[in-house]
Amino acid sequence: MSEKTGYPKVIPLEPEARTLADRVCRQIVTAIVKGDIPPGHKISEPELARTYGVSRGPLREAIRRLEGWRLVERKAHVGARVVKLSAHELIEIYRVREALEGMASRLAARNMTADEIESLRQLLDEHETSIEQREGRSYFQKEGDLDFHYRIVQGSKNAKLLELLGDDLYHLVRMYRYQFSMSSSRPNRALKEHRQIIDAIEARDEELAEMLMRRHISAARRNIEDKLTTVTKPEGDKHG
Amino acid sequence: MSEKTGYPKVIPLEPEARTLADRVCRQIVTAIVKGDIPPGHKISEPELARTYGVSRGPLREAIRRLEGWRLVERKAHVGARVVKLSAHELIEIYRVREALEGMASRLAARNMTADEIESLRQLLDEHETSIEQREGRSYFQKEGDLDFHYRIVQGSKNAKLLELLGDDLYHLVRMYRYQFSMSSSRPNRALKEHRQIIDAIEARDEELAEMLMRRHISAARRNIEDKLTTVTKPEGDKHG
DNA sequence: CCCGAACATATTGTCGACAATCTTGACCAG
DNA sequence: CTGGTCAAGATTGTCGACAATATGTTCGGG
Repeated sequence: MSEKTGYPKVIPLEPEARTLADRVCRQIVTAIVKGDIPPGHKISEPELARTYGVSRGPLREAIRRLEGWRLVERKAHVGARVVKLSAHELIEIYRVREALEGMASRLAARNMTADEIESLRQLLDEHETSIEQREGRSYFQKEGDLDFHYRIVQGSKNAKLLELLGDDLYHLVRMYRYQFSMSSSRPNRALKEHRQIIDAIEARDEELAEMLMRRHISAARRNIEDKLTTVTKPEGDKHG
Repeated sequence: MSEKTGYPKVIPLEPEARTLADRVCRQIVTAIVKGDIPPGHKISEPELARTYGVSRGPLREAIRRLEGWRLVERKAHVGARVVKLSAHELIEIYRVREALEGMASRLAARNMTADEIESLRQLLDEHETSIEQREGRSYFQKEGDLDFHYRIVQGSKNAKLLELLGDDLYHLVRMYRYQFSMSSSRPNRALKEHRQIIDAIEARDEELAEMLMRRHISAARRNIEDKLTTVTKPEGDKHG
């Protein structure tokens, strides 16, 4: 047995940086999520290859991976375009999140360790401080919320849930938040709901944990529905 | 020479057959699901390329897509291996199915059309005939059950649900059923539960539709848990 | 003036070859 | 005899070039 136990936890934060395709893939993901490559934009393979200084081979592999993550849509002999989230698709994503994270919360109530619960409580305390100071507002609104949800999914100890949410859904949610500059309209209320959820998890109340998480995400979905329906013109066509 | 005006619109049943990578991808999927390529088997790029008569380029694209569907696992500079479903992972998949298809059933109760419901009832009648005659047993056990579930998901009118279940989960479920030759131990009971679900959907009872679907999948999961725990190790290693 | 078809261009799909990396086996030291 | 080190082989990652296809334009006919 190769006992390297003397080393500290050498698990890299970025688990994949071994090959060019992995690196350029992550760069493109960041560019898409942050909006540097706008939705619906045509992705030109030679242009991207020249931009990132790689050949078309690794770049095609990266694009293929992004296609698997539903960040780009590709048609044969036509090319790839960055996905353009419609209001309808965003609502669909939140329905899926309601189902998946509800189950994650239920499983977290069963499998989350006391240490993880304590750590998550500390994270919520930091969020509260950020909200009070109004300094880390963007952090909480853009990333902190997903940090909480991600930890819940980790606490479920279900690798499949983590895969589906982390790879297929959270990228899209982050992209949406960056581009629309939209977040939970009332961070205080979201924080309160987060505390209720972690309370239910600590009490090992599976039913309550799932119900609270579903209500939490359902409320966010309804909030988005209201904002988008007022934006998009529910009745009559306006001039031009 | 490009005179095809006389031809009718030939829309292939399989929406993707335009490129070599798509075709070889589907071939490999079938080979993996049916067990021609056993789980854990090393996938050699030159060998597969020679087998299917294509170059390594399209084959790598196909493998990358299979990786996105979680059918193969690849490590840099090491190669790709067919996923080997452990009992634990299979249970995880059924937890995810419980959450996702529960939501699908709820949405189907809201969005499924009367025609779709009627068509699904006919499908269940065919299943009943198959069970009675014991002729199409393998069909029902291997594919018919997923046909029902797939139609429910279609009836939800939620494209994201269809993507996640169709691309990421059903392939694995089918692979598991082929390899273990395992299916619902009691088709009659499964059919009865299917009828209860479609009844709830027709009655537009969202709560009941979700609950019945979750119980249906949860029962299947428990059935698998029993079989696998007896197969693997009754006492097992339970070091905390 | 409008419509259809052919053509030119650009992009994607595909192929073969080269380089970097991992595995495996042998060889030598202790 | 066992363990580690090094080299050979094979496999994967990467690159450039060629071919097939879709798009946009232009020309000719009605």
